[in-house]
Amino acid sequence: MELNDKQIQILETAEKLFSENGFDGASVRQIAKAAEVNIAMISYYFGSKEKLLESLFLYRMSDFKMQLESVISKNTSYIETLDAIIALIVKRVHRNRRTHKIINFEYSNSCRQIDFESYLEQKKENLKVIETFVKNGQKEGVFIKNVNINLLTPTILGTYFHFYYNKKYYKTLLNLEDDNSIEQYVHNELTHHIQNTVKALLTYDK
Amino acid sequence: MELNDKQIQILETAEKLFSENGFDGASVRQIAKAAEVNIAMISYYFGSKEKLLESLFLYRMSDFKMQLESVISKNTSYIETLDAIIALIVKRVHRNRRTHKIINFEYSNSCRQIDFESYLEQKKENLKVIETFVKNGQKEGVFIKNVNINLLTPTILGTYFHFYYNKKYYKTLLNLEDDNSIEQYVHNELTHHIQNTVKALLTYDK
DNA sequence: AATTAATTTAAACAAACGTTTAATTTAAAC
DNA sequence: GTTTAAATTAAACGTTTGTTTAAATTAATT
Repeated sequence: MELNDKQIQILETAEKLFSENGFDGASVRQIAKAAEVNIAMISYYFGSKEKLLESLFLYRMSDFKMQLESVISKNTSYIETLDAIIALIVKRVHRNRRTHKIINFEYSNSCRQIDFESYLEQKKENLKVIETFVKNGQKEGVFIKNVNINLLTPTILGTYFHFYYNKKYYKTLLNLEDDNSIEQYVHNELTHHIQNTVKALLTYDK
Repeated sequence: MELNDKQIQILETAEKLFSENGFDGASVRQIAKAAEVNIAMISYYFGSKEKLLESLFLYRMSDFKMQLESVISKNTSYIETLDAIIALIVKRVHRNRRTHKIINFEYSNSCRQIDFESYLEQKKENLKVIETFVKNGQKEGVFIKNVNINLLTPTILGTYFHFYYNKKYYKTLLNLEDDNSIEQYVHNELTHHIQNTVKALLTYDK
């Protein structure tokens, strides 16, 4: 699917408003006005409000596998590669946080008829890469064996999203005044914390 | 604020529908019908839809501090107490997961005028208890010093909520057919994983 | 039993919702 | 330059939204 400039403009405006106000909270009129297009253009290009959301998923959730494989192929030590994988995941999820928020919310319930295939596909690839990586590390004796690999992703992404969902709270707690210092904190302290967490979990022998 | 049976009935129905369909996705008519009361009763008892939500927060977010202090006062070893604290937090957050979902979503943005004080109060108490507990453990030499205490809660709650938000996905991944086996998994594997994670993080010397 | 207060109801309110229409403007192809 | 296709528009479609009203019913008080 090739998108022209106006379609992209609509998608990115919709992403912002869906994530801020929810799928039901953001109206088609509101999106059209913010994107500076006529209301009818949304039906014209995407068909419906729901299909607009699906187009957003496709727009945001592609090309993840390639990035991951590029990091793995660097062939440094297991610990260094682990750090790099987590830094990549946090960076990507932070960039796409708005779409992830919509998905987190809509996927966890929704009597709606929305196609989440592109998201689930990425989740499976994510898990597969981490699984084979950890199992190789376990064979080499770098990582311990007593760990639930399926729950590593919840720990990595969950930590990030709890921080993001409570940004206002952590802003005052950590004295992060402007948006720039939040960016800094995410890419330094928060990323390091998640790296430490996973490294600890994979090397700690209770 | 004392609530009668009908008010509680409305609150718990609203909790279910808000968490399933979002604050905007769940209509007052839908809530009234599901709670088997007349539409006007909601305005009559709570004033407005937004105030209904605030009443729900108060209804769900009380008496947390007491439970935590009770666990701490047991006075077992640091590791055992840590396990107990995390088991309590997971249990509580799992019981109130629907309200937490609404909060996660609405608090992270909302141009709306909603009062989150009862939630923030609990968050601060949560942090304070964990902070003094960990610092005591550090003084005793049980826990390492190189850890970001502010980010422990994101790791604990975030792991749980990422699992919850992707329940459908983990249901198929982990072969958890019925709701009962999910309950089991949360209180066993998931809780253990979070306990291991925090213990590892607090004792792992990189 | 009479009176006051609290509860419950159906109906109505204006406003906003997602989508469609049919007419008009712009761009592309010949 | 004419014709065909694509893009854009304002207006209207029928529903649904949260809230209010004023009347009717039930419960509590005197």
